[in-house]
Amino acid sequence: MSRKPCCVGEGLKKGAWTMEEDKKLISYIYENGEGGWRDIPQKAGLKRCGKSCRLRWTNYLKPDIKRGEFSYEEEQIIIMLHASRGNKWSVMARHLPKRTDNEIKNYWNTHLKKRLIDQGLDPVTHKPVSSNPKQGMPKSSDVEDDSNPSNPDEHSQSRSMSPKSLPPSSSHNLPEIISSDGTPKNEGSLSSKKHCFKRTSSTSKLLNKVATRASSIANILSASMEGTLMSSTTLSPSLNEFSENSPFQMDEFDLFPHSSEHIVDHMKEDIGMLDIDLNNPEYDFSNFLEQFSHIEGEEAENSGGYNQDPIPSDVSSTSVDEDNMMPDITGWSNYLLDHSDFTSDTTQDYDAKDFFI
DNA sequence: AACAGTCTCAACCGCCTCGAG
DNA sequence: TCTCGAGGCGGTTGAGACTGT
Repeated sequence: MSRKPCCVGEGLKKGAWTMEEDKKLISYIYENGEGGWRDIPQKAGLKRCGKSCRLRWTNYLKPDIKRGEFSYEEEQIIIMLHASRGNKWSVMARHLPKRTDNEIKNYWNTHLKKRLIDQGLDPVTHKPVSSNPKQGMPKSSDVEDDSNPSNPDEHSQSRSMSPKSLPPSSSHNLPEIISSDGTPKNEGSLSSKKHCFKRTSSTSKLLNKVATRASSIANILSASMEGTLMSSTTLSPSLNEFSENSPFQMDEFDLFPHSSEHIVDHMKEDIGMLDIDLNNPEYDFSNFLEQFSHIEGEEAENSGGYNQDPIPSDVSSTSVDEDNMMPDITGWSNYLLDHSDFTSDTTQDYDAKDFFI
């Protein structure tokens, strides 16, 4: 039995929405609220199907949607969540305040996915691609270019080259936050196409770096939650530089003022169940993620659904549940913070250029 | 200036889930 | 328990913008 498409109808308009249509939809929803999407087109005087109205509202018109460039932290959250959960865009959207699943999906497909591929990583498994020995193996010239320790700042603009000479994904390497001249590179900076970095051949190395940065994020979050976020808040060197030199606002991270401790404790319990040694700098973080995902999966099954997100199901894909936000990254980060040997060791040596080797 | 290739992302498509009756 | 429909979700498309030649 095939279902009749919901958007079959005479005279229904498709394609880009006009400003007039947007105004009609917005004014109708402001007066009558969301829901009953099938009836909205007729009541609002729109020649669109209800589904199209709902998507236009949830993905574009909704007032609390954050648009524009993804922040460095948002990128890392996406990468971490994708590594553990796969293409669960709606789940990611619940962890990223004011971002829609569609936007995250687009950003993954156009930027992050290509970046992983370019680094020789399978964007599905986040592991090195072994079938093609060329992938993940940087050209010797690339290594030479990027391994010059004498001037790490050159990792920004000095790597400028014509976009055509670069693989597409190289345009969004995570470390591209501060230009070599110190210019903040927030708006549009991360999509700059004029940079190139060494490629990693190890997922674990990548994830260890992500974990390191996650601990920095946790610092911000913790300080934000405690209302003590100040310039003195302990950050990794690169993140300090980032915050000082970019228009990035720390209060953006005051989005989690009520992070519930029990979630963090719960995550710590989960992590405690794992046989891991994060004090070991050589620890393969991908194992950690795999084990952690396994536990999550088991819990989801026990709670009645496979691969359920711990966040209540009544949370829409675009809404923000502050109490339950980011339990994963908070848990990981708090755990890593408790293992100062590991985090300090990696943060001290950290430089943006090393993030994606 | 014109053209071609590439990139971005809003929008669409179709299947899935879940709740109401 | 079954059916139906609304809404959710992930994959895909294509128009427009951008960039290089």
